[in-house]
Amino acid sequence: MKTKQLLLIDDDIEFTDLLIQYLSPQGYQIDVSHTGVCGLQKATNSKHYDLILLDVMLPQMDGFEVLKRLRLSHHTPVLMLTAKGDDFDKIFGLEMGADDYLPKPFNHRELSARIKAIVRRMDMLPSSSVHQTLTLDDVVMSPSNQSVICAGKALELTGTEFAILHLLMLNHGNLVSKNDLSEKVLGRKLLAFDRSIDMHVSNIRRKLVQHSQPEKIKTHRGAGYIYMVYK
Amino acid sequence: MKTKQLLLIDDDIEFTDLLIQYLSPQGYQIDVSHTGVCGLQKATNSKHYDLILLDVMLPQMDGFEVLKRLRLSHHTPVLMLTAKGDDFDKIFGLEMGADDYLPKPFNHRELSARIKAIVRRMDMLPSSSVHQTLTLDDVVMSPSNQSVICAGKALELTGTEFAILHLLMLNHGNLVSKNDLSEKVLGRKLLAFDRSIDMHVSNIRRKLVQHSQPEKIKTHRGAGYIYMVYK
DNA sequence: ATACTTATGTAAAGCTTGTGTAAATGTTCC
DNA sequence: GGAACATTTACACAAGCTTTACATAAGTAT
Repeated sequence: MKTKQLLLIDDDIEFTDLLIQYLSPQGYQIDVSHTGVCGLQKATNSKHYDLILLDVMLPQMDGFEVLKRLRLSHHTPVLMLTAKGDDFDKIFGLEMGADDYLPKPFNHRELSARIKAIVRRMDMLPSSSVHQTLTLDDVVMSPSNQSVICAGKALELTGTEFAILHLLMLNHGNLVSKNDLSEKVLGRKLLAFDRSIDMHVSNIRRKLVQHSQPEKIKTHRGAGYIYMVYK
Repeated sequence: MKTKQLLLIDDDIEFTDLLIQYLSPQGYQIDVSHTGVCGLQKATNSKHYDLILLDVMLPQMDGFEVLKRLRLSHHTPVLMLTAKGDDFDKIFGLEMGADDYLPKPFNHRELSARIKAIVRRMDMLPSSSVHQTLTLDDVVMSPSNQSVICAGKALELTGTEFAILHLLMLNHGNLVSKNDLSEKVLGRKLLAFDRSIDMHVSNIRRKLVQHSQPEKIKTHRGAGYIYMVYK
């Protein structure tokens, strides 16, 4: 398993140093920010993080605000750490989109176990590899630069086509319902007589078939589509 | 979003009743088991659960053992609940594959928030890919990709055929009435002279028998069908 | 047993509905 | 305004669900 990338956002330097010392030997690569603004920027603008450890009590922009803004664009798992251990804060943090909430002071081994639990769960999801290039048979997909190469030839896909193919490829071998595609790619429920997804799939197929046989996207009537792998 | 299916495993009936009363209005459908053995069986052999709430202190088979055995075949998220709140237990539970661990007594709203956090995370992937497979003798059924493998060969089933076989296999060894099949699969009462179910069963049998003997779907004249298991 | 009745098995025909795709229409962003 | 893309419309087609029809098996009555 690849080294996991963590982002630690906490203004207490003594604490962050301690945590780095404790977690690094366990195989985590850890970046640190000491302010909310800086942490939010790292979380949204730089590389991909597997998990963010977020303190609530931060100067200027507090942890809740960081979480709120992060969730506008990112689904990165967040584990909140804070000295304020009252129930209201816990509930508030979780409701706002945190994955877990651990009050300080905590047992280091419990933190480690909770990090592992979240990372383990994320690894089970196909979307855990959302940012990595994905190769299936003769199709190579690179989310980082929105490019797809099929049998050596680059495909010209639109943004939506790319997103649909991406979701299908992430779930290769598994059925993806048209409703899931609509909700996750187009951001809306699938309405009756809505043919958008069909059209996009049709266009993707046309572009794929130009370079490679056989048909990779299989239809399951009344259910959805499956990206097939033959290896 | 569809109603979430929870499985609550706890021997304290007063507690489970309370929890059901609290969670049901929030849109959860909750099944209960009062023993570890029974809970494990429900979790592995019957329908799909979105989350399992698991007590540690159970007679005969304790929560850790249930979790261990569950994880041999299933990835269903597990939130452990227990009166034993010491760190060692928490860490042990999380290390064994639990997704979260909440010591009793807890604030109901915190439980609710933690359930939501786990469910929210699971919803980020297409709903289909978490479904469990169902294996009986030499037939493997995977709802996630709508495929059935019989004696190593993939079967081409239509959506309705798949739904009927699924219902029969879920209730293997038990009679399923034609009316139940009609209502649950076709969504309508069985009318006089309606032969649809018979036709679908006939088609399923034809496809199954090509690869494996003996007949797996047995008819009970005037009553319904039973999926037979010989092991 | 024998005849009668009723439920089931299944082939084939009929019918409904989802899907593929071209083309027209909207929408968004320079 | 125009380029690029998304969505809707329209229609042909095919998958697959249902009905029909008849043969057969199971149960019931005599």
